[in-house]
Amino acid sequence: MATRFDHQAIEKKWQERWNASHIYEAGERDQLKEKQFILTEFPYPSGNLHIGHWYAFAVPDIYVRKLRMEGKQVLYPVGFDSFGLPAENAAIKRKLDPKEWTYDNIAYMTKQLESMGNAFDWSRMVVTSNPEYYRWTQWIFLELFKKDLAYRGVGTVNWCPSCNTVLANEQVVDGTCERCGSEVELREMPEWKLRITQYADRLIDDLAPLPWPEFIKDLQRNWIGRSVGAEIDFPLSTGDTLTVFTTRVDTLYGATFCVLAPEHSLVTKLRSSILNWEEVIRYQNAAAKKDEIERTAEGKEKTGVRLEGITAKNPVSGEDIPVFIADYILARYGTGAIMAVPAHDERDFAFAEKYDCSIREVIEGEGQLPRSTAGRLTNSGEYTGMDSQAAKDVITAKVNGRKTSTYKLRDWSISRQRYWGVPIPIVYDPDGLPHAVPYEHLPWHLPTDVDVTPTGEPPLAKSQELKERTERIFGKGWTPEVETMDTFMCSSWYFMRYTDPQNTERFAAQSEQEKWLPVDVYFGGSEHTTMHLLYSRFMQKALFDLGHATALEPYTLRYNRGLVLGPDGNKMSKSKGNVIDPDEQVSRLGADTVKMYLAFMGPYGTPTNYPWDMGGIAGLRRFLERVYDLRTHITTTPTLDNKALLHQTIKKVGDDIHALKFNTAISALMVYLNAVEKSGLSTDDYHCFLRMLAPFAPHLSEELWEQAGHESSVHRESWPKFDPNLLISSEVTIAVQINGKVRATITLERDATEEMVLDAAQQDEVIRRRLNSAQILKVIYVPNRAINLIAPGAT
RNA sequence: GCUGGAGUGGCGGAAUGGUAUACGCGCACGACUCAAAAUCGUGUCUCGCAAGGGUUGAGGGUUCGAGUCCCUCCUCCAGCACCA
Repeated sequence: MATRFDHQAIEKKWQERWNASHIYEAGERDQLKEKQFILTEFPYPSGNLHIGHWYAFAVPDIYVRKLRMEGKQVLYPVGFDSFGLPAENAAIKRKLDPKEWTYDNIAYMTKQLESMGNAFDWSRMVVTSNPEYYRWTQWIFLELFKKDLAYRGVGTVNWCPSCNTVLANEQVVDGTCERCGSEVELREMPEWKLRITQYADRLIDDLAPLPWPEFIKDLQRNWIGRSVGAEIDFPLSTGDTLTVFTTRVDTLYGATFCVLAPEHSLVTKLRSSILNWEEVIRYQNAAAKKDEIERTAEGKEKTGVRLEGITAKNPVSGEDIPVFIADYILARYGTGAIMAVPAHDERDFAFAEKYDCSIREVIEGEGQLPRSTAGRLTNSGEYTGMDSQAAKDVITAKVNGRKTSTYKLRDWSISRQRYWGVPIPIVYDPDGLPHAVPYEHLPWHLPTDVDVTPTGEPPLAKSQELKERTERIFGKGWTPEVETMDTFMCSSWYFMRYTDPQNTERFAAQSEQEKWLPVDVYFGGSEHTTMHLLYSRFMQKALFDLGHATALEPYTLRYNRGLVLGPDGNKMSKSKGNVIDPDEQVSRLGADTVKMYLAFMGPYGTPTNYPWDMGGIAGLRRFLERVYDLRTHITTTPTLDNKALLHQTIKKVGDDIHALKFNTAISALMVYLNAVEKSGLSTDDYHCFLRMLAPFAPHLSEELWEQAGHESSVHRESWPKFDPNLLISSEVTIAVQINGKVRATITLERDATEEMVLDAAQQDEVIRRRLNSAQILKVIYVPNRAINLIAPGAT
C-alpha cells in the first residue's frame, strides 16, 4: 500500500506532545461547564490488548472528543481490574508471582492503550489490586458488614473442583465453571454474602425512569425475576401448617394437591406421621445426589412420592387433598412448596396424570387443559363468575394469605478460596465469631508468603505472616478470615474512585462524587449486563443508604456494544486461527485507520457482532490518504458552491456522533471529500473539515492542522457550527408519482408552490405521455420531496 | 417454552411514512506501466435489445404513497428457562 504519510512518525510525535501538555486531563471540576463522565468498563490485565479493547475504548473516544469540542468538561478515565483468577492460574502453571505477572501486564497494556491516542485522563488511573485501592474495597465491605448487609451465611454453593473455589450462580454456565469449563458440584459451605435481595424491588423499580435501551432493562428485570403473588397457608392433618407461594390465588379452588421440595424442612418434621417414611427417605437421598442441573432438565419426566398419612386442607374449599414431595419443586424458590393446580399449570398437570390426582377446571376458557390464561372463574364456589384479577385479592384476604413477591435473584456470594484477591478483613475470636478488622489496620494486606498451588485448602490459610499478624493485633487464639473477595466486588465501585482517585481519607469525597456522578454514558459488553451492572447498581444504593454516596443510580445511560468477529465470521480464538492482532494493524495502517475502520463497521451501542474485513480496513486507509492530499484541492475560486453540502455535513456528522452512528458520520465525511475533490474547497472549509475529522483521526487531523499553519492543537478547537439557513440547497429534486408510483423526477427551485410543481410535472415528457389526457382527480404535494398525481386511467 | 431484537445487493451496511440499495468492500472494464502492484476513471439489485416491468424473509391489511405502521406466518440472534 502506498503511503503518502508516515503514520508511525505522526502518531509518536503527537502522543508525546499530548502527554506532555496533559491536554486530556479533566482537572478540577469547573462548574461553569457542563460535565460529561464517559465510562468504558476497565480491562483485566490479561497481558495483551485484543481488537475488542480497541473497539471498546477507541470508538467511544470519538464521542468523547466531540463532547470536548462542544465545550463540555469531560472525564474519560481508564484503569485496570487487576485481581482475579488468570494471574493465579499463570502463577500455578508457570511458577510466577501473580503480582509480578499482573503488574508486568499492566505496564505493557498501558503502552498499548497509549498507542490508541485516546483522550484518556491518565492522571486518574485506578488499579484494583493496589493496596491504596483495595483498602477501600475492604472499608466498604466492613460498612456493609456493620449494617448486616454482608453476613456469614451457610448454604449450598457451586463448587468448581478444578479451580478449587466457590462460584456465584452467575458464574455457572450450563452447569460448568464459567472460567475453566469443569463440571460444577454442589457443596454445603459457609460463605460471605451480600444482601442484594433486599434491594431487589428497588433494583427493578428504579430502572423505569432511566433512559437506557429497554432491552437492557428487560435483561435486568428478567434476571431479578420478580413474581408478584401471595403466601397461602394450608393446614395439615398433623396440625402443622404448610405455606405455599403462588401467583395465581384465583385458582385456589383448583388446588387438588400440594407438593414440597424433597429437602423441605417440614418433611423431616412430619416423620412420625408419614406412613411410607422409607420410601420418602429413599426419594430424598436420590434427589440430593442429583445436582440442580439434572433435576431441572427440561422435558424430564416428573417424579415424586406421596406422603402417606398426611393431607392438607384447601383453605378455601375445605377439601382434604394429598401431599407429595417431588424434585420439580425447588427448595430455594418461593417457600419451597406449591399448591398444585393441574387444570391450569402444565407441570402440575403432568404430575397429576402420572399420580392420578383430580383435575378441576376453575378458569373458563376454550381449548384443552391445561390452560394458564386468566379469565372468569368457574367451579369456585361463591367466586364463580368473578374475574381472575379481582378474585386474587378477594381470595387472598379470605384465606388470610399474605401478598408478597419472590425473586430468582439470590444473595451475592463473594467468598473465594483463592489467593489473588482482596483479603476479607475479618478475624475470628477464639469462639469462632467473626469481627471486623478495625479501620486503622486497613489496608488489611494480602500476605506474600503463600504458595498458590491448589491443595484444596484456601491459600491464605497457609500464610504464617497472616496468622501471626492476627494474633499480634488481636490476641492468642484469634484467627484470620482466609477467603478473598469475588473480583466483582472490586469493580462494583471503581467508577466512584475515578472522581477522587488519590483520596486517602475516603473512597471518594462526597463533594467529588457530587461533581461527577452519575456516569453520563457507560459503554460495556453484553456479558456484564446481569452481573457487574446489577452489582454496581446495588453498591451505589447501599452506599447511598449508608450515607457514603450521593447518587441513587450510578449510570444515567448504558450501552452494550457487540463483538468484533474474525474474518471468517466466527468469534476470534487462537484455536481457530482467526485472531486479528491490533498492534500489527496499527503498525501497518495506523491507529487512526484502525479506529475509523472499527467505527465504520456498523452502528455502535447495539450489541451487534461484526466480522473483520481486511479489504474494509484498507478502504479507510485510502480515505485518509485522500484526506492527506485534500489541501492540494484548496482553491480561492471553488467551482461549485458547496456551502450547503458543508453545512449538511456538519449537521449530519454531529447528529450521528451523538446517536453513536459513527458509521454514517464517517460516510458523510466521505461524501463531502468525494465532492470537494472534484469541486475544490476554500481554506476555511478545509479547516472546518479538519475539525470534523479530529475526533475520528486525532493524529492525522492534528498533523494536518499544524501543517495548515495553526500553533494550537486542533483538539482545543470547538466543534463547527452549521448555519440552518445554509443547510438547504437552492435546488431540490422532486419525485413525481402517478397513482403512488414514481415515474419521473424534476428539479426546481426549493420551496416552489404546489402550482409551480404541478405545472412543471405536467410539462415533463414522460409524465405527459403517461397521463395521456387522463383526468387528475387529486394532487398530494409533499413540499420539496414528492408530488403524487391521482389519475385513474393513467399508465 | 418465555422475554427481547433482527431479516434490505456477492459482503459490512444506508434510508423524519415520500426517488430503496447512500458510504465502504468486492468484482468487471479502461487509463497509466515493458509488466505487475499502487493510483485514477467508468460500471456494478434483477428481467428485458429497447420501451418498460419487478424487487427490502412469506402472505394479507391501513394509506394518495409502506423497507418503515397493523395482523398472520417463517427464519435467525441474544438472554432466561420445571421460578409455582
